[in-house]
Amino acid sequence: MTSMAPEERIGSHVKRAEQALLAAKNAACKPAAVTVPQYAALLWLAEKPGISAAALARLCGVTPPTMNTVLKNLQERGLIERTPHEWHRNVLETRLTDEGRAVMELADAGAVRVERALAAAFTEEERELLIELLGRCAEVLDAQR
Amino acid sequence: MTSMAPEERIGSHVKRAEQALLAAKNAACKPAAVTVPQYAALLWLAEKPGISAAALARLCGVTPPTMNTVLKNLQERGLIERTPHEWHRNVLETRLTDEGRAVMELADAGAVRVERALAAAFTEEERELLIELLGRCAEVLDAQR
DNA sequence: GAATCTATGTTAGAGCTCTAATGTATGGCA
DNA sequence: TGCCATACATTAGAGCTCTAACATAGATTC
Repeated sequence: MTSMAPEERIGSHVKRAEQALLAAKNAACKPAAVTVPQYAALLWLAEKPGISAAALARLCGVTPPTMNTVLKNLQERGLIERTPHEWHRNVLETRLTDEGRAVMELADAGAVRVERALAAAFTEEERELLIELLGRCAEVLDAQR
Repeated sequence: MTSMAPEERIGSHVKRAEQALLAAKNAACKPAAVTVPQYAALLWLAEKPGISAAALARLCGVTPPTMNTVLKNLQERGLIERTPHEWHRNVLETRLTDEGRAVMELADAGAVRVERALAAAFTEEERELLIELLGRCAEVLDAQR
């Protein structure tokens, strides 16, 4: 027998947790009318104003075309603005608008609420252990490729 | 300060592990020329022949329209066949074709290889602990909604 | 100076994902 | 019989995601 039962697959449990996380964050972002990827981009933009789309993509863990899609939607809603870089003409500097910052803060409140509820389910020791084990997952899986 | 550092957010680490998992499984499924969601559907279909699309969606943790999309692509490639149910005319019974089974087995070999490599990174005790902690994540997050 | 490397940005195309809405079929119940 | 609840299937529309390919600009190197 080459196969493996789903419950034995660590991957199933990782996926399940991630799905629940995405659903919870999505609900938390709903009052701000942004998606989770949009919220993630806005959050990083608040911290690093003027960042390039490619660098933002790296921070968010997506590819540049993906970030391009997300930014296009944010720009259409007027939550960000993109202006050519002073020296590197090929680079577009991306910044939050005032409305973008307000929306980000609203979404962040919901997201932090979810994270706090999640953290409350563990002791400090468990929390650190979980993070360590998840880090090892990512490490091993990245090496697999 | 209402915000929270990314490294402190358990969610970031869950997401990162899931991303690495998806990338590794995607690479593992590449020889069989199927996507990870397609592989998941094929795997369940092998275990439950004749299952309805809605039930399959529940097993795979996606919505019926999503499963519809996946099945449509699988059907176009001739990996599955869908026939009307004998009694319940509204239900379509879905089954693997011979080619579908072969493709599933090829993809499964790669997927199991990834899972074994992942499992090898942990002691038996760590593995059980990780699964327990991830289960608690899903539980808490589902309750959040 | 010209070729090359590196980084950014963009487009095209395929596929997955969701919510919302609609249609259809089956079974139970008044 | 007719109404209703449940379940399945599908369509529409929006959005995210990837790979592949191409274009551009700046930096390095010969």
